[in-house]
Amino acid sequence: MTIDEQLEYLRKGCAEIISEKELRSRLEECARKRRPLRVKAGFDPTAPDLHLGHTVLLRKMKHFQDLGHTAVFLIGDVTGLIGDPSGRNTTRPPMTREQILENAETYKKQVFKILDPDRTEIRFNSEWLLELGTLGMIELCSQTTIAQLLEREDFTQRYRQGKPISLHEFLYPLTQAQDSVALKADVELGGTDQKFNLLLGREFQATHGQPRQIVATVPILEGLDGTQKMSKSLGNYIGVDEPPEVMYRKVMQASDELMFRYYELLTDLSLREIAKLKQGAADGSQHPMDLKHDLAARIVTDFHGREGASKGGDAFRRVVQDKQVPDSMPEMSLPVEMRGASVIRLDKLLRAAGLASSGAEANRKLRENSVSVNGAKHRDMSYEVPEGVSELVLKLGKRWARVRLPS
RNA sequence: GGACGGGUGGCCGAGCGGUCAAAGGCAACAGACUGUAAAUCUGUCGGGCUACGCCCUACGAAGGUUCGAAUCCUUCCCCGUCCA
Repeated sequence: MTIDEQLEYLRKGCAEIISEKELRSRLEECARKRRPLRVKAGFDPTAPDLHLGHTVLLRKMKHFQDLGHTAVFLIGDVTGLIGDPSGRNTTRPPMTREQILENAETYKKQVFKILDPDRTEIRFNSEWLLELGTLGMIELCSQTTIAQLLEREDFTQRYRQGKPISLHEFLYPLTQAQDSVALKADVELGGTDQKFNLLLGREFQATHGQPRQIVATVPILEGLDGTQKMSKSLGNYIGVDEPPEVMYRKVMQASDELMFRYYELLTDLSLREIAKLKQGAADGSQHPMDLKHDLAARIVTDFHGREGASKGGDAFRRVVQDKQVPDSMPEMSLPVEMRGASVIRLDKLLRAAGLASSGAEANRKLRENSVSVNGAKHRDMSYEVPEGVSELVLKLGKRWARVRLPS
């Protein structure tokens, strides 16, 4: 590939590259010296469950790997070792070495669904940050100013609104910048919300006499609600480890608008191809639902292969569109304390089956006429089991459970 | 160290002695509608109890005043602003 083609390839799906000119000359330089670029991205050790939001970044890293460069997957374990107090409502207990390594293993398993293991270096920032010591830490702090840190938008905002900012949050960009120095990163990738931290890395590298890393930001992926960023705690995520049926269904739940966003950030289709699809949906020549099926199939294929995609698609058509009973659902036996009675308390059973978080909730749902038993809506909390029935198939909203009755 | 303001349900935010399981909004869940969605409309939204009623736990924490406290008092913890 020519340098121009490489640039083109790397640019797709990036929000911003600082700067393209530097990236070009760095690519040229590396081609000359036959040295791969070191492309860094940092991850939090406390949340080892990756979702599609993370994969936007990972896909970009993969693109660098495709061109022969090295991905440096940095696990920010120092925060984990301290017991990060951010969030404030609950102080998280410090994680042990073992837990962190365990999380790292989980990461690997998930990350290598996208990244090429042979071109990936996994590192922990405790390697160098713990060695800094107090003097090193103070020295680190002397490299920037409060005014500069306050330039970061979320800090400014919080400061203006009188919301607390703990000191360690100020330290975080510093350590991240120091990571770039320690790793001699050529490129650092991050979400657009990371821009400030990434840029600080450039400055720190410069004061250490290193060439400044190129910063590439990727857009933050919106979650299934279409507005907030995808995150596990908001519940609007699609996890990379989720079973194909679930993944497929979740993609189908995205709004039409969001669908094109996902096309852009989660598939390898070119912008031109995506524009064509959009046009098709607008003029009616393409049904949006078909496009969404196609998207779901593409995404599921990335993580579960073609087989997973067709499995997910079949399940979706059967269960959601045709309202059939899914062929797999959580199963359980009738709880011991409920056996022997001729009448079953549905509210208690729904809770036991995990379809409702409490008896009160189950009861509400019953009254809302949201519960069906063996295909028929039922709104009374007591249920008389008909003759010859050996199992109860419960449905509450999208969720199902099968309860085997003692014979 | 001092002065002042504040801590309410997942979040925001009213309430400032009873009628408060706590207005309103957001989020969430469910139902209708649909293309699966989105939008819209409707219902629900602490927990327990065979229950349209009773009980328990909740308004930073612990005590107290009162027939009665999210609301008043005391102490403590936490956050913010300003002054040192």
